[in-house]
Amino acid sequence: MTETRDLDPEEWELWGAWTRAQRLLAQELDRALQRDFGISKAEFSVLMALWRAAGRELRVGELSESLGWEKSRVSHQLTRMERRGFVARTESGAYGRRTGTKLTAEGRGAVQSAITGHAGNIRRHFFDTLTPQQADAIRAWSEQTIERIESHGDVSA
Amino acid sequence: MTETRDLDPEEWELWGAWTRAQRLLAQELDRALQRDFGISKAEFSVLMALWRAAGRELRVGELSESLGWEKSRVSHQLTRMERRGFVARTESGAYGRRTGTKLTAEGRGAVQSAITGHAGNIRRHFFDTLTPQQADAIRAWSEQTIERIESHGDVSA
DNA sequence: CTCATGCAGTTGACGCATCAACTCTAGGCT
DNA sequence: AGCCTAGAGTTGATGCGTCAACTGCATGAG
Repeated sequence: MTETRDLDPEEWELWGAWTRAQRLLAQELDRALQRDFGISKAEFSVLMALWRAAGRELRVGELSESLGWEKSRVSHQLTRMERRGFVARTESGAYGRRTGTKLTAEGRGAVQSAITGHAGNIRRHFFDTLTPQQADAIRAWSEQTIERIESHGDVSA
Repeated sequence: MTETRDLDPEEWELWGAWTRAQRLLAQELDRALQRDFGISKAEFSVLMALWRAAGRELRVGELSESLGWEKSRVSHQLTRMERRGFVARTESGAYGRRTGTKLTAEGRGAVQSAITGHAGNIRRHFFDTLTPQQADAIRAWSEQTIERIESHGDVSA
């Protein structure tokens, strides 16, 4: 069943262009975030997730779910961000050793100042460059792909 | 000039879906390469570049150019691959201390066995899931994006 | 009670990726 | 000659990301 035929040069080229474009865009956004606000894309994602939780503490599992990241990745990321002073882990010994995570004042400040700028960058570098047809195609492709891979017994969620 | 307006929830959602889909796909391909052939995507890229050079030794700068990677990244990658026995660095003291890099027999074997399988995975996970319109949109977007970012005084090349 | 099983989270090792600082060589200038 | 600069390549530090192995607690079976 596995189609083992090689790709045409033209297909290799499209594949190469696609992955290169993605990388360039991600890099661009990442660098801007770093330059303008001193935080990384990964940090921004976590800050946003906690920000959206509106003060409520989130557990590693919830963050993992909402970000679509592995728990281990979340844990490592929180460790780094705790070192930087962006988040605090509260060890509520109440009903077990469950740990909640919440933003510190510094974390709140960082996300507040970054969010508008980052959104603007995404708009300029992504949304503003898309024709409606391209946007539709990308939306469709993204949904297909997520559906296909995630439900195919491959990933946690 | 910077458009500082935030994104609509709908836009955030598209953005999130798109980045998530990319990550899932890349992960899927990476894992398959690792599982089936014991090499990583980065290793595959370097092996392919050297393979295409058809036996000729490449210098770090040439690899850097052809892969679109930073020289430092290439250097680190070659160090790891040298450790694994996939490439050999020849220190031609002839006209300076320029170092060429070439595939070892093991490296040749690895790329030969991986290439068809990897191409098949890309076909199944990417090309086979695209409608012609989607393929066109993705091609156009990729080219636009590469052009826009690379020529905008942002990246080496 | 005691052990197995399972779930939440952490940790260590390692590869990937970037940045800044460094070395080595060559070539040009005075 | 002596020096300066530029380019090629390397190195170390650090963050990101995955995997496998681990800890601690809870629950259910014997």
